[in-house]
Amino acid sequence: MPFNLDKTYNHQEVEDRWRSAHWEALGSFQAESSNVLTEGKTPYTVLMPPPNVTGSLTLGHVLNHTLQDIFIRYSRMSGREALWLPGTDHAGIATQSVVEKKLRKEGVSRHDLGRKEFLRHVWQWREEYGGLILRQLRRLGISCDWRRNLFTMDERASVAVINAFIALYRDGLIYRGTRIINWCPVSQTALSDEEVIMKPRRDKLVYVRYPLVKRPGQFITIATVRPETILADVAIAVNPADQRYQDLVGELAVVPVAGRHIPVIADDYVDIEFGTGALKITPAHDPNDYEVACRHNLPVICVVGRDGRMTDDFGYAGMDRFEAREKIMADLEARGYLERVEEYEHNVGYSERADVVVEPYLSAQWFVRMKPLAEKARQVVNEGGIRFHPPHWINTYRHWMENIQDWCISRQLWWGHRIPAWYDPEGRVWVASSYEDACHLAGTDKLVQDEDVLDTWFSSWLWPLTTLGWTGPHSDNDDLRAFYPTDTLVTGPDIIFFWVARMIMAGLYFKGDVPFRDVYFTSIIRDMKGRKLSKSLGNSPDPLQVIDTYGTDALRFTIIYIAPLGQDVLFGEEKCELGRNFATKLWNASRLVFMQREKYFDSPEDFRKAYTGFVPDSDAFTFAEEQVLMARYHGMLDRYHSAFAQFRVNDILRNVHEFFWGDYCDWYLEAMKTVLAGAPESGRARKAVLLAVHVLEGMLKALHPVMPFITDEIWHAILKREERLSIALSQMPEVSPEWLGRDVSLYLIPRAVISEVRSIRSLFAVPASGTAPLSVKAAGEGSLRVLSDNSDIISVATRCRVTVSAECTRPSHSAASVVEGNELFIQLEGLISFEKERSRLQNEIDTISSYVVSLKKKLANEGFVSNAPGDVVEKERLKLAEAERNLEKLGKNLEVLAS
RNA sequence: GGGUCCCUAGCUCAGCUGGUUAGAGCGACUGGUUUACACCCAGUAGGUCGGGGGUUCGAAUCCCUCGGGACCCA
Repeated sequence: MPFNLDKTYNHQEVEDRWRSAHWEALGSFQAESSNVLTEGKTPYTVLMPPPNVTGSLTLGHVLNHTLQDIFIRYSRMSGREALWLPGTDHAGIATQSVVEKKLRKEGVSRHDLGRKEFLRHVWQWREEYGGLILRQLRRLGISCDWRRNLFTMDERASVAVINAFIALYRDGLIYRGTRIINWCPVSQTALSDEEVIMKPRRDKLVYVRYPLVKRPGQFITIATVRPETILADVAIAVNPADQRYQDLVGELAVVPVAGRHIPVIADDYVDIEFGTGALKITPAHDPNDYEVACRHNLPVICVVGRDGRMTDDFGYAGMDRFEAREKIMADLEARGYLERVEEYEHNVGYSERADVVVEPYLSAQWFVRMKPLAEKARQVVNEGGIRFHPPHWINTYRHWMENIQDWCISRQLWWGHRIPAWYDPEGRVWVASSYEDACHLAGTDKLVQDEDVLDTWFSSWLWPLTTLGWTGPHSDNDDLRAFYPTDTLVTGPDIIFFWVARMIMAGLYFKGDVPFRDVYFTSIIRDMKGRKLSKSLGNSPDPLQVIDTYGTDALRFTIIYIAPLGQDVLFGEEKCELGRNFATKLWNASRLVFMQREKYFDSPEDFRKAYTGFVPDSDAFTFAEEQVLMARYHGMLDRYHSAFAQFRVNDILRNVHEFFWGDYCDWYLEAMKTVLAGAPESGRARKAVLLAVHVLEGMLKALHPVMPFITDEIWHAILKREERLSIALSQMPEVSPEWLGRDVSLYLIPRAVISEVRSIRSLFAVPASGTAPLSVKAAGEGSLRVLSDNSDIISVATRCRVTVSAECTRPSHSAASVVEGNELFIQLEGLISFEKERSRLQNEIDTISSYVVSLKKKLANEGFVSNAPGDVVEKERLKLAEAERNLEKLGKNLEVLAS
């Protein structure tokens, strides 16, 4: 029966084959609403966080998508209708700037082309390059339903965005207002608060004297980090409680350089402790100042333009704001207004995309009123309607919801969903789904559409709805009925506000139900030094190259194995050896099993019959490792399923890894080899092989969600199966309560004996080739039986000639030990040093003695005995009895040695 | 300033609701090619669980405090 795997595992070949020829081609991962609605299957839906069309695969994607794939494959194998919805988002600013940059190289600006022509270029770019990330994701072997791939700018998603806007507007939750917003001078668009990254920055705190109009020779001194905005000052504010300035309130001061007269006003907003306690008020360039100005009816003067250059009338116009800052400081000093300058470290907002300091900028923008949406969204998470993993992110979420600001959704871009608002000649605004509808509402056709587009996140927050075919508040279809709400969202904690929180709001508002039940927040991947991965540092490995070197399965295994829930993970490419080694081991162990199978089964058909009828029940096994294997296997499965239930993903792998490498390979397969080498009768031999395959298949299934390729490949070598079949569509093994509850401690004695003998042999540096007689004096009937039944295995594993008996005298010239009350004597004539053995025994005795002392002390403690639970006390008593017995035996051995 | 998380073997980390003589992988050291695997096997060394205090019969685990580090929000 030549039915085995190749000698070495070729990940490249196997992965390519499965990816291209099988899963996707056969539609293995397509989910249907009818299976839920009419067949009654339980749905399980995962929503892919849409990567940017401009993006390329990063390790963050690898972690994130592997996790999603693990959840979806596990659920599919657990009998649920598993739907994974893929897609990409149009990334307004990023995509527009990529295309603009390309055009600039050709000497063209978007304004040269005009809006329509420019958008044609963007779409063309998207056709050419936008599929990159999706092709790369496919290499990960992820099992989404690619038929349902959606792009946020697709017709269906766009209709949804427009209808959502209109619905919110009609409900009074969207408004247009003039406010200070975050302006990116490079992209020249408004940003939301979330798109501003606060970064520490060393600046100069400049103290400037403002002469008082009616008090010649007197000044009021303010401190500012933005001296260039002095030109736009409209007041100086002091705290009404500040004794120092009380008599100055109501006076007029002269703005240096500008020469304008401005009032000194009193406002609670001013921090008495900061600087001099006097604050210049520049409403056009600071949101807080703007509020102060509104309260005091002050004018607004603007001196910084859309491009970050000055627009003043005092000779700075056209200069960059930072250049102007230097210039005005020199001018202030020259004219005697500069009092002093301090080094000052503070946090400054930078634009997320362009990485430049954002400019607070007064303009008319569209906003979503967030408070009414936040209330329910906060509640639903508080009450457990949505669970976060790890749960501590609830604090961050709650804090944001409680201090929420209105969301600026308009962007001064061309690439995106154009705001469905039109202005009539009187400047009145008409919101409608089309120009025709707007005309109808306005009663005129002289309408001009708003130039702006919507924030990309305004389409992303509808993602749980649009991916299932929702196009507006009255949408209804089978997919929505079957798969909404979705189940598990896997995403990075960095977009908890951008996306997670807003999706919850949108789901509740538009659909009246949560968009998902569980949110799994991934780790952040860093390099081995703990630094964030970044292109500029050059410390982000290319996942595709890692895949070429180690294999997709190896990378997936490694990244999950090292990524604990809620902690950052330090990644180095070399760590993938972990996964590669595991894959190789899995391959080789399977080869061994199949090799033995060839010997004991005449044909694949012979094996198939025996295997499909094989039931591993407890009475069928006489060898200790068979009992241990089954008990441990079900223990592993039990922990496996509960780790899934608790979202403890890396426990899943550690658990399977430990069982496979330790129990299965090191112990069971080694024991099986011995049993088979002993020319057993064929029924016994076949049973040992069947058991090996049985557990192998269970492990393959348990590993499949993490390592999809190699497991499918080996699974197809267990039995010859049709190509359309996949382990991905097979049934996950279930825990047998009978095996789980079984006490196999007796069957673990041979292992303990083997370990002890190996350790002693090694200690005395017994040559590997030498065999020594080993006498075992069994502690009782049970161990006598188990040790006798397994003496061949012990012999081979320890390279000793083993004799097991109930009684035996201590052979001379032997090293002695006690394992679970069983006494071991290894005759090492000429090999052991008398002194060495004496000191070894003495050491052992000392260790156990101090252990006995601590146990006695514990049991003599009245508080312990009366307060601790009965079983705990009983356990300590047993430990003490056991230790004392061992101590006694070792003591006798030492006596014999000494006499 | 408010919040969250982390500090356990040389390195990277497990240790979940308090009850093992504190574990793993990598690295180090010793020995090993017995036909699955040197991407392997067997064995050994290495830790007063960041410092201090408290709760408890019992603390790596709970509480307080100090020190060090990371991140989020102002």
